[in-house]
Amino acid sequence: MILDAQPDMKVVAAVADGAEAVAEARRLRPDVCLLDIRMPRLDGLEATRLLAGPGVESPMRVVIVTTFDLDEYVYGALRAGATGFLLKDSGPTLLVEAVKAAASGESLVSPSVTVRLLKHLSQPKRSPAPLPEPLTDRELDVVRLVARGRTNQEVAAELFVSLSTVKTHLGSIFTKLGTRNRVEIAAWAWESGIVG
Amino acid sequence: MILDAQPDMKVVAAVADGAEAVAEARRLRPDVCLLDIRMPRLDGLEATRLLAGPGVESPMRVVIVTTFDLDEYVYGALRAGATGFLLKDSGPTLLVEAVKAAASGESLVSPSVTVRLLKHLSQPKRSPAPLPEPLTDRELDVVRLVARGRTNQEVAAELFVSLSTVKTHLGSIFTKLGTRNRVEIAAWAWESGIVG
DNA sequence: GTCCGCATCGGCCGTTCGGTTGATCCTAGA
DNA sequence: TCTAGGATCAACCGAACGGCCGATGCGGAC
Repeated sequence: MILDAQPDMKVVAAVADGAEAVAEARRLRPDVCLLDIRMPRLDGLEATRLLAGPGVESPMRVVIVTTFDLDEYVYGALRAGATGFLLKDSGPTLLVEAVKAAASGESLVSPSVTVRLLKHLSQPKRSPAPLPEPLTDRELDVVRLVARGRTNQEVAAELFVSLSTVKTHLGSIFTKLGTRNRVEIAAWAWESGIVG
Repeated sequence: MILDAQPDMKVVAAVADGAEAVAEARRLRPDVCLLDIRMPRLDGLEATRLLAGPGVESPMRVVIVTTFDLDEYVYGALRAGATGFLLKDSGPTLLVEAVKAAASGESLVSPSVTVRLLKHLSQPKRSPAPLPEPLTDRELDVVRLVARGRTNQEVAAELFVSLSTVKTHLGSIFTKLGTRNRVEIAAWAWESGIVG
């Protein structure tokens, strides 16, 4: 009703379960499909995969509309290829906006979900050790190369220094980071975003 | 004008630059602050950091409204503590919704920006090597532990197997992934999202 | 029943790594 | 001027790593 009331929208089908949704969507090829997560016969995530997932030749725009605000649903839906993710308490305005966005290939996600997504984006990097003393530039060079899997010999060659120098730098890195071996350095580098 | 027209909203201040924005926001403590990125005297990102950044005692809700759809702005704003991120072409509806969301501690991001954010979430992991033959479950166990910096001895202890077994698994991992040492395994694991 | 993949183990050997000590050079700052 | 810290290098040694060989047991597939 909400969507049909829009001047530039038309609901072309309404179905009872996921299998029907996939069949009708393939037949009618609407601009946007709205799917619930929990549906009889065929799961909403599975249906999304079939309509918009990786490997589909002409993927369609899928907006998930659900009452279940679970992280695994959110990430699952996005991995499955969903364009939008709306909670049913989002109100009619956002529903309309989400469909508009999906129709033009953009994504609208419920604000309450977005706030959690952003947490993962804005603080993706934790610093397990607050680093009592920071690494020098040269030590960071070594960290970056080590984290990419270079041996000490290769690090020395790429930095135009001797093997001894690399090992000396590594020694101070170990004490500063509190790491025991080069793989822990690599893990620290990936975690803190030095590399990646 | 758009916001003042809302029955439940009131614009309490409008300022000319970032420094004024911070001063007025601190004085009036509004429910939501709208900031542009490019402002005279004080950058929008810097202003956001001062109002909502990490370390601020009572952070305020900041929505960035800008015309510049640049990834570095988006990530910078979110890292700086922004609650929302809107492009000026988003239309009045989304502006109102973004303010509503921010007022209740949630986040609304422009659909055109969101679609790029989701790409990072849904395909954050690239697989540099398509893996001619996949790793077995046990080999993945070893990969995960190695990627966290465990030595072979520790891996053996945590998996309740002998050192020889760990080294055998590592051997097949090397050939399957084409890696030369354990740090390259770690790098592969972090890149492809096996760990992290 | 036979074969193959997987997981498990042992031993050997050369290489790399990590720790230690000590040294020189240079630059910025006290 | 002297000093502190960073970057550079050398030598040594034990431990860990990586490669290679072979072996056993177990499950499913043909």
